[in-house]
Amino acid sequence: MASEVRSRVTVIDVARAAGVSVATAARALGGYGSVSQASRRKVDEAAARLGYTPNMVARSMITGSTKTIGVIVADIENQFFQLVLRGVSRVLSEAGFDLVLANTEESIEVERRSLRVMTSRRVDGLILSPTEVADVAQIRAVADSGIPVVLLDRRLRGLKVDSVGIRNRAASHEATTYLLDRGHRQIAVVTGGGAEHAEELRSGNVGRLRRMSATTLGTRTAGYLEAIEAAGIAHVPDYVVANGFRQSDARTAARELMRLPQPPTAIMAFDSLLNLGVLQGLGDAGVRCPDQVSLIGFDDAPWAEVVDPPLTVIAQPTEEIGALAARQLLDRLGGESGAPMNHRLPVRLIERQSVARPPG
Amino acid sequence: MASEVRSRVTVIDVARAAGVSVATAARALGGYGSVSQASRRKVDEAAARLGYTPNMVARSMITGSTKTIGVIVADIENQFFQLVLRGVSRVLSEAGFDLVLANTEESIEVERRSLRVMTSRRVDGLILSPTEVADVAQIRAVADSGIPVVLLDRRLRGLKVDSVGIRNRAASHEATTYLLDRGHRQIAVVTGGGAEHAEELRSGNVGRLRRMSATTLGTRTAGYLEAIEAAGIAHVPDYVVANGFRQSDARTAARELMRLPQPPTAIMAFDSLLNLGVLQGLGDAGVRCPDQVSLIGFDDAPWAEVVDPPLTVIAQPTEEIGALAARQLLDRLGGESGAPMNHRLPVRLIERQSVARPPG
DNA sequence: CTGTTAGCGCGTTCAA
DNA sequence: TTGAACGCGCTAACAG
Repeated sequence: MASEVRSRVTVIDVARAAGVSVATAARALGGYGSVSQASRRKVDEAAARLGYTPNMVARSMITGSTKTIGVIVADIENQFFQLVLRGVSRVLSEAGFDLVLANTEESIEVERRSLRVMTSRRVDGLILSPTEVADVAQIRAVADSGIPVVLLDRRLRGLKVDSVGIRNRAASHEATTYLLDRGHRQIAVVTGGGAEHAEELRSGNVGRLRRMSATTLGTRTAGYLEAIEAAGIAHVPDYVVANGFRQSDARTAARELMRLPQPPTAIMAFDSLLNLGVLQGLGDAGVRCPDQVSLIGFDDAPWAEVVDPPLTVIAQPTEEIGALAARQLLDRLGGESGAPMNHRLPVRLIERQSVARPPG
Repeated sequence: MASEVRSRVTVIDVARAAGVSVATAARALGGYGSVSQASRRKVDEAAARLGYTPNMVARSMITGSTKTIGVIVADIENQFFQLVLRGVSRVLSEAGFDLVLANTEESIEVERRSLRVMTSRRVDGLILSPTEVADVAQIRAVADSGIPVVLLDRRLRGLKVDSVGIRNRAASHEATTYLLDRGHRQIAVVTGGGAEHAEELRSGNVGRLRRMSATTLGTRTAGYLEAIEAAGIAHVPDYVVANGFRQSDARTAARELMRLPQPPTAIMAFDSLLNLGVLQGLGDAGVRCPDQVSLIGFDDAPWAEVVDPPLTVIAQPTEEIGALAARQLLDRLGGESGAPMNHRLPVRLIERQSVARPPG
């Protein structure tokens, strides 16, 4: 039978029990100012006896710092964000910060709400992977209010804040070139974007793509386009799929690609869940990978080596992205005040067995 | 050039600008008490004009509630916890609570620290997946101090708090029986436990296993033992591996199992990363699954269907576990005061192709 | 419906 | 080195 101690013990209680003033007790407990050995001992003893726990809420109230960082991710279920989160969590906790987590599930409404929540919670800083249609003005308002913001994975046009990610255009260019070098001429991409981006993505207009607010999708698709055009291949709108970011969406996408009059001989997918979906879709369609169709995907995963066939991927240094974002944020909190940094970390193309020369 | 608005606007400012008292402004802004239409409009207008954001810290200070729930997981990188987190996050955010996350990486020290942090942050409730060697007294102290605690996945002997998970012993019993039914007599388990549990786990002493503080490992191993003993099979200590929970540990484990004078014909692994590791280890050892060795694992994963061979697994309703834990916590916060609930959710054995009859 | 006032728990003056 | 007193921004209690 637990006797619920609803009224918690305060510095005042400890002070009284130790026979010193509140100020002295607070100094001993909070580890600031100067306290004599004797007082410190009395206070510590009393605190232990009464079961005192400092009240961060009250402390934040007066110091103005909550020692928390807000982290807003687009989708916890995405491998990429899980690893990012791990990196973030590791460096923040080492620095004595805690982490308030929000998951937007790619909804702009939830993102707006989360941003408000983080502000009212007075987080000291914010790490954010904005949805594709982020409310730039709102984010800018947060940053302008003095809360350092670091963008994850995606950059936002017109928003001058730090960001950490990869060189998306170069990465997809590299992947596409890899396929071209092996003789592929019909290359499709499964972008994961939603219907609202389909038209833009399929337009084949590089300039427009690079101006999309959704920089990850836009720039990756741009890199792909530039590569095939440099190889003298015409853009086929049907080869650019934007029907959703779930595994099942990619699965459907792959099946439909294979039903095209002129099906692709290679497919590129933009994240690890999509890779998986495409692989399944190919299976459904009864086509063998890589004999009939090659596949290259973004993001390495623990299972990428074990699937059939083992997947050739563009690996992002995911955990490091998170760690770097956190470090960048801590730097800003430490007073660093230069121009916004856009950290672009290197990717690595890992060759396994999902890419072969096209049949025939 | 952002003009950093370091001094934020307060209720007082809004009140002044709206020409009403602080109380009225606070009532309008906080949405409590009663305010006339006219005042409300004036206040809202002033708040918008000044860019007022409520200060949750101050609010918590006086209401005594932070509207946050602490979530302490053993390992973010584990599939299981990611999905749990998603479930938790979904129901909490619907209820207007936010989530302070801590990742212990299976370290008891970090767990202790996290617990202190959560208390001093005055979280309204706590969802915790304790490490294998949890400090029960400390957790009890938290619960006794009036913060509802819900245990995830694992139960702790002697700790009377709510918990949500599966019937671990029954689940591994079921999996083992499934293997026995197909004719296997040499069945190994890769538990994921560390060296500190190896002796206990390998002891073959069911009573002792069920008394382990690490109930997940202990009870799962107990279920396995009971099943093989019921089938008249003697316990082989070498068939119980506890060399770590990383993918590479499982990989090593599988390789070593296959080097045994009498290698197993079937292996059971206790989580999805271990499944993967075992599969790789079998590949390293040059043995084909399921022709030469069968594999059954805990936890379904998006990729389980796509690996070679597709994995037969015991699937936990992971996201639902998280959701239920959150709901249980909200119930307690709502005043529910019955005896501790031990929710055990049903598992599902998903047959795919990694189990076959033993060779010969 | 509105305003006044006290105080949540702690860090921070300032004087002793 | 110590103590008394103020105030962070807000809500609750009470009077009007």
